[in-house]
Amino acid sequence: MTRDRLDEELTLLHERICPALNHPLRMRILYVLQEKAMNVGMLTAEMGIPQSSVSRHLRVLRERGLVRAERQGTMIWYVLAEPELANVIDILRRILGRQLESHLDQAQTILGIMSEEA
Amino acid sequence: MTRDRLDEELTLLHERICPALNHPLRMRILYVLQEKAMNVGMLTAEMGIPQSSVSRHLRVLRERGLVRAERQGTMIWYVLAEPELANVIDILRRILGRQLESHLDQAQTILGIMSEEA
DNA sequence: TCGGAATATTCGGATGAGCGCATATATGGA
DNA sequence: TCCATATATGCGCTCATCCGAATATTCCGA
Repeated sequence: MTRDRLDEELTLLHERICPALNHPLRMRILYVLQEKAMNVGMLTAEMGIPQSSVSRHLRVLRERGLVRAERQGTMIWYVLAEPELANVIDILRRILGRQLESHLDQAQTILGIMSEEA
Repeated sequence: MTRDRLDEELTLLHERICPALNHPLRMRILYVLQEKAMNVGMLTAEMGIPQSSVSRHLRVLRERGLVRAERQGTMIWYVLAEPELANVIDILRRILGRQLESHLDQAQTILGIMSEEA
Protein backbone atom coordinates (compact mmCIF):
# COMPACT_ATOMS: atom_id res chain seq x y z
CA MET A 1 0.00 0.00 0.00
CA THR A 2 1.42 3.35 -1.00
CA ARG A 3 1.79 6.26 1.36
CA ASP A 4 -0.95 8.26 -0.31
CA ARG A 5 -3.29 5.34 -0.26
CA LEU A 6 -2.75 4.81 3.45
CA ASP A 7 -3.22 8.49 4.06
CA GLU A 8 -6.45 8.41 2.11
CA GLU A 9 -7.71 5.40 3.99
CA LEU A 10 -6.87 6.82 7.40
CA THR A 11 -8.59 10.06 6.51
CA LEU A 12 -11.66 8.13 5.49
CA LEU A 13 -11.42 6.10 8.65
CA HIS A 14 -11.29 9.26 10.67
CA GLU A 15 -14.28 10.74 8.90
CA ARG A 16 -16.46 7.68 9.12
CA ILE A 17 -15.61 5.44 12.00
CA CYS A 18 -13.61 7.38 14.53
CA PRO A 19 -16.15 10.03 15.44
CA ALA A 20 -18.15 7.19 16.90
CA LEU A 21 -15.39 6.55 19.39
CA ASN A 22 -14.65 10.17 20.12
CA HIS A 23 -17.10 10.47 22.96
CA PRO A 24 -17.25 8.53 26.22
CA LEU A 25 -21.01 8.20 26.15
CA ARG A 26 -20.94 6.74 22.67
CA MET A 27 -18.27 4.33 23.75
CA ARG A 28 -20.40 3.38 26.67
CA ILE A 29 -23.39 2.83 24.44
CA LEU A 30 -21.34 0.53 22.24
CA TYR A 31 -20.10 -1.34 25.27
CA VAL A 32 -23.56 -1.75 26.71
CA LEU A 33 -25.05 -2.85 23.41
CA GLN A 34 -22.43 -5.54 23.17
CA GLU A 35 -24.25 -7.41 25.92
CA LYS A 36 -27.78 -6.97 24.70
CA ALA A 37 -29.94 -4.93 22.38
CA MET A 38 -31.70 -1.98 23.98
CA ASN A 39 -34.23 0.63 22.99
CA VAL A 40 -33.79 4.34 23.46
CA GLY A 41 -35.76 4.45 26.68
CA MET A 42 -33.63 1.77 28.27
CA LEU A 43 -30.46 3.48 27.14
CA THR A 44 -31.68 6.82 28.46
CA ALA A 45 -32.26 5.28 31.87
CA GLU A 46 -28.93 3.47 31.74
CA MET A 47 -26.96 6.57 30.77
CA GLY A 48 -28.64 9.07 33.03
CA ILE A 49 -28.66 11.85 30.45
CA PRO A 50 -31.49 13.56 28.53
CA GLN A 51 -33.22 11.50 25.90
CA SER A 52 -32.30 13.99 23.20
CA SER A 53 -28.64 13.42 23.92
CA VAL A 54 -28.99 9.67 23.73
CA SER A 55 -30.83 10.01 20.47
CA ARG A 56 -28.17 12.21 18.97
CA HIS A 57 -25.38 9.89 20.01
CA LEU A 58 -27.28 6.99 18.54
CA ARG A 59 -27.59 8.85 15.32
CA VAL A 60 -23.84 9.26 15.08
CA LEU A 61 -23.38 5.54 15.61
CA ARG A 62 -26.19 4.63 13.25
CA GLU A 63 -25.08 6.87 10.40
CA ARG A 64 -21.65 5.27 10.58
CA GLY A 65 -23.04 1.77 10.49
CA LEU A 66 -21.77 0.79 13.91
CA VAL A 67 -25.21 0.08 15.32
CA ARG A 68 -28.41 -1.01 13.62
CA ALA A 69 -31.86 0.33 14.47
CA GLU A 70 -34.75 -2.09 14.30
CA ARG A 71 -38.17 -0.66 14.76
CA GLN A 72 -40.68 -2.78 16.59
CA GLY A 73 -43.92 -0.96 17.02
CA THR A 74 -43.35 2.37 18.62
CA MET A 75 -40.01 1.37 20.04
CA ILE A 76 -36.70 1.19 18.24
CA TRP A 77 -34.18 -1.42 19.29
CA TYR A 78 -30.52 -0.78 18.80
CA VAL A 79 -28.09 -3.58 18.05
CA LEU A 80 -24.32 -3.54 17.85
CA ALA A 81 -23.50 -3.90 14.18
CA GLU A 82 -19.75 -4.30 14.49
CA PRO A 83 -18.92 -6.58 17.40
CA GLU A 84 -15.23 -6.06 16.78
CA LEU A 85 -15.64 -2.64 18.33
CA ALA A 86 -15.73 -4.36 21.67
CA ASN A 87 -12.22 -5.63 20.95
CA VAL A 88 -11.07 -2.13 20.19
CA ILE A 89 -12.41 -0.86 23.48
CA ASP A 90 -10.86 -3.78 25.32
CA ILE A 91 -7.44 -3.14 23.82
CA LEU A 92 -7.66 0.52 24.75
CA ARG A 93 -8.70 -0.41 28.26
CA ARG A 94 -5.74 -2.74 28.49
CA ILE A 95 -3.38 0.03 27.42
CA LEU A 96 -4.94 2.37 29.94
CA GLY A 97 -4.58 -0.26 32.63
CA ARG A 98 -0.88 -0.67 31.91
CA GLN A 99 -0.36 3.06 32.03
CA LEU A 100 -2.13 3.42 35.32
CA GLU A 101 0.13 0.78 36.78
CA SER A 102 3.35 2.30 35.53
CA HIS A 103 5.16 5.25 36.97
CA LEU A 104 4.72 6.96 33.69
CA ASP A 105 1.43 7.96 35.04
CA GLN A 106 2.90 10.06 37.76
CA ALA A 107 4.75 12.30 35.37
CA GLN A 108 1.59 12.83 33.41
CA THR A 109 -0.40 13.60 36.50
CA ILE A 110 2.16 16.18 37.44
CA LEU A 111 1.96 17.63 33.98
CA GLY A 112 -1.71 18.11 34.61
CA ILE A 113 -2.82 15.93 31.78
CA MET A 114 -5.54 14.33 33.78
CA SER A 115 -8.44 16.52 34.71
CA GLU A 116 -9.11 14.80 37.97
CA GLU A 117 -7.97 11.60 39.46
CA ALA A 118 -9.88 8.54 40.48
CA MET B 1 -17.59 -4.33 37.15
CA THR B 2 -20.33 -1.97 38.17
CA ARG B 3 -21.98 0.49 35.88
CA ASP B 4 -20.40 3.48 37.57
CA ARG B 5 -16.99 1.89 37.48
CA LEU B 6 -17.25 1.21 33.77
CA ASP B 7 -18.47 4.75 33.22
CA GLU B 8 -15.53 6.08 35.17
CA GLU B 9 -13.06 3.97 33.28
CA LEU B 10 -14.44 4.88 29.89
CA THR B 11 -14.34 8.55 30.81
CA LEU B 12 -10.73 8.19 31.82
CA LEU B 13 -10.04 6.30 28.65
CA HIS B 14 -11.57 9.06 26.64
CA GLU B 15 -9.56 11.72 28.41
CA ARG B 16 -6.23 9.95 28.21
CA ILE B 17 -6.00 7.57 25.31
CA CYS B 18 -8.64 8.40 22.78
CA PRO B 19 -7.53 11.90 21.85
CA ALA B 20 -4.52 10.21 20.33
CA LEU B 21 -6.75 8.47 17.83
CA ASN B 22 -9.01 11.43 17.18
CA HIS B 23 -6.98 12.82 14.38
CA PRO B 24 -5.96 11.20 11.09
CA LEU B 25 -2.48 12.62 11.19
CA ARG B 26 -1.87 11.24 14.66
CA MET B 27 -3.16 7.89 13.52
CA ARG B 28 -0.82 8.05 10.60
CA ILE B 29 2.08 8.91 12.84
CA LEU B 30 1.32 5.89 15.01
CA TYR B 31 1.04 3.71 11.97
CA VAL B 32 4.29 4.92 10.52
CA LEU B 33 6.14 4.58 13.79
CA GLN B 34 5.02 0.99 14.01
CA GLU B 35 7.49 0.18 11.24
CA LYS B 36 10.43 2.19 12.46
CA ALA B 37 11.44 4.96 14.80
CA MET B 38 11.66 8.39 13.24
CA ASN B 39 12.72 11.86 14.23
CA VAL B 40 10.64 14.98 13.80
CA GLY B 41 12.32 15.98 10.59
CA MET B 42 11.63 12.63 8.96
CA LEU B 43 8.05 12.71 10.11
CA THR B 44 7.59 16.23 8.82
CA ALA B 45 8.80 15.15 5.41
CA GLU B 46 6.67 12.03 5.52
CA MET B 47 3.51 13.89 6.50
CA GLY B 48 3.85 16.90 4.27
CA ILE B 49 2.61 19.37 6.88
CA PRO B 50 4.34 22.16 8.82
CA GLN B 51 6.85 21.09 11.42
CA SER B 52 4.92 22.87 14.14
CA SER B 53 1.91 20.69 13.45
CA VAL B 54 3.93 17.51 13.60
CA SER B 55 5.45 18.65 16.85
CA ARG B 56 2.10 19.38 18.40
CA HIS B 57 0.65 16.06 17.33
CA LEU B 58 3.68 14.33 18.77
CA ARG B 59 3.12 16.10 22.02
CA VAL B 60 -0.39 14.76 22.27
CA LEU B 61 0.89 11.24 21.72
CA ARG B 62 3.83 11.70 24.05
CA GLU B 63 1.86 13.15 26.92
CA ARG B 64 -0.46 10.18 26.76
CA GLY B 65 2.35 7.69 26.78
CA LEU B 66 1.63 6.28 23.35
CA VAL B 67 5.00 7.22 21.92
CA ARG B 68 8.36 7.70 23.59
CA ALA B 69 10.80 10.49 22.77
CA GLU B 70 14.50 9.66 22.89
CA ARG B 71 16.89 12.48 22.40
CA GLN B 72 20.08 11.74 20.53
CA GLY B 73 22.19 14.81 20.06
CA THR B 74 20.16 17.52 18.50
CA MET B 75 17.56 15.15 17.14
CA ILE B 76 14.72 13.48 18.97
CA TRP B 77 13.63 10.01 17.93
CA TYR B 78 10.11 8.91 18.42
CA VAL B 79 9.22 5.30 19.15
CA LEU B 80 5.85 3.62 19.35
CA ALA B 81 5.29 2.87 23.03
CA GLU B 82 2.10 0.85 22.71
CA PRO B 83 2.36 -1.54 19.77
CA GLU B 84 -1.17 -2.74 20.41
CA LEU B 85 -2.35 0.53 18.93
CA ALA B 86 -1.52 -0.90 15.56
CA ASN B 87 -4.04 -3.65 16.24
CA VAL B 88 -6.66 -1.06 17.06
CA ILE B 89 -6.05 0.72 13.81
CA ASP B 90 -6.12 -2.56 11.91
CA ILE B 91 -9.45 -3.54 13.41
CA LEU B 92 -10.90 -0.17 12.51
CA ARG B 93 -9.56 -0.50 9.00
CA ARG B 94 -11.17 -3.91 8.73
CA ILE B 95 -14.51 -2.51 9.83
CA LEU B 96 -14.16 0.28 7.33
CA GLY B 97 -13.30 -2.22 4.62
CA ARG B 98 -16.42 -4.24 5.33
CA GLN B 99 -18.55 -1.15 5.19
CA LEU B 100 -17.08 -0.09 1.91
CA GLU B 101 -17.83 -3.48 0.42
CA SER B 102 -21.46 -3.32 1.42
CA HIS B 103 -23.95 -1.13 -0.30
CA LEU B 104 -24.20 0.78 2.90
CA ASP B 105 -22.23 3.48 1.30
CA GLN B 106 -22.56 4.82 -2.13
CA ALA B 107 -20.63 7.96 -1.42
CA GLN B 108 -17.48 5.94 -0.98
CA THR B 109 -17.91 4.30 -4.33
CA ILE B 110 -18.27 7.70 -5.87
CA LEU B 111 -15.08 8.74 -4.18
CA GLY B 112 -13.38 5.83 -5.86
CA ILE B 113 -12.15 4.41 -2.62
CA MET B 114 -13.01 0.84 -3.45
CA SER B 115 -10.53 0.47 -6.25
CA GLU B 116 -8.51 -2.24 -4.61
CA GLU B 117 -8.12 -3.55 -1.11
CA ALA B 118 -5.52 -5.42 0.86
C1' DT C 1 -59.09 9.68 13.10
C1' DC C 2 -57.37 11.12 17.43
C1' DG C 3 -54.39 10.82 21.61
C1' DG C 4 -50.40 9.40 23.78
C1' DA C 5 -46.01 7.17 24.03
C1' DA C 6 -41.42 6.62 21.89
C1' DT C 7 -38.01 8.64 19.31
C1' DA C 8 -35.85 12.31 16.46
C1' DT C 9 -34.64 17.03 15.27
C1' DT C 10 -34.04 22.10 15.64
C1' DC C 11 -32.12 26.07 17.96
C1' DG C 12 -28.74 29.04 20.04
C1' DG C 13 -24.95 29.27 22.87
C1' DA C 14 -20.67 27.62 24.87
C1' DT C 15 -16.46 25.11 24.64
C1' DG C 16 -12.43 23.09 22.75
C1' DA C 17 -9.34 21.52 19.00
C1' DG C 18 -6.65 22.52 15.08
C1' DC C 19 -4.12 25.55 12.11
C1' DG C 20 -0.14 28.66 10.23
C1' DC C 21 3.03 31.87 11.40
C1' DA C 22 6.35 33.62 14.15
C1' DT C 23 9.28 32.91 17.86
C1' DA C 24 11.48 30.46 21.75
C1' DT C 25 14.40 26.71 23.52
C1' DA C 26 17.97 23.22 23.40
C1' DT C 27 21.99 20.93 21.59
C1' DG C 28 26.52 20.34 19.31
C1' DG C 29 30.39 22.28 17.11
C1' DA C 30 33.74 25.98 15.76
C1' DT D 1 30.92 32.28 23.38
C1' DC D 2 28.36 32.32 19.15
C1' DC D 3 26.11 30.13 15.28
C1' DA D 4 23.32 26.67 12.94
C1' DT D 5 20.24 22.94 13.26
C1' DA D 6 16.40 20.46 15.38
C1' DT D 7 12.40 20.73 17.98
C1' DA D 8 8.82 22.99 20.82
C1' DT D 9 5.55 26.66 22.04
C1' DG D 10 2.64 31.20 22.10
C1' DC D 11 -0.78 33.71 19.64
C1' DG D 12 -4.92 34.66 17.33
C1' DC D 13 -8.27 32.85 14.52
C1' DT D 14 -11.64 29.54 12.55
C1' DC D 15 -14.47 25.69 12.72
C1' DA D 16 -16.68 21.64 14.63
C1' DT D 17 -19.00 19.46 18.34
C1' DC D 18 -21.72 19.20 22.36
C1' DC D 19 -25.46 20.40 25.28
C1' DG D 20 -30.42 21.19 27.28
C1' DA D 21 -34.87 22.63 26.31
C1' DA D 22 -38.40 22.79 23.31
C1' DT D 23 -40.68 20.99 19.40
C1' DA D 24 -41.54 17.79 15.58
C1' DT D 25 -42.32 13.15 13.86
C1' DT D 26 -43.78 8.34 13.88
C1' DC D 27 -46.54 4.69 15.21
C1' DC D 28 -50.02 2.06 17.80
C1' DG D 29 -54.50 1.38 19.81
C1' DA D 30 -59.12 2.88 20.76
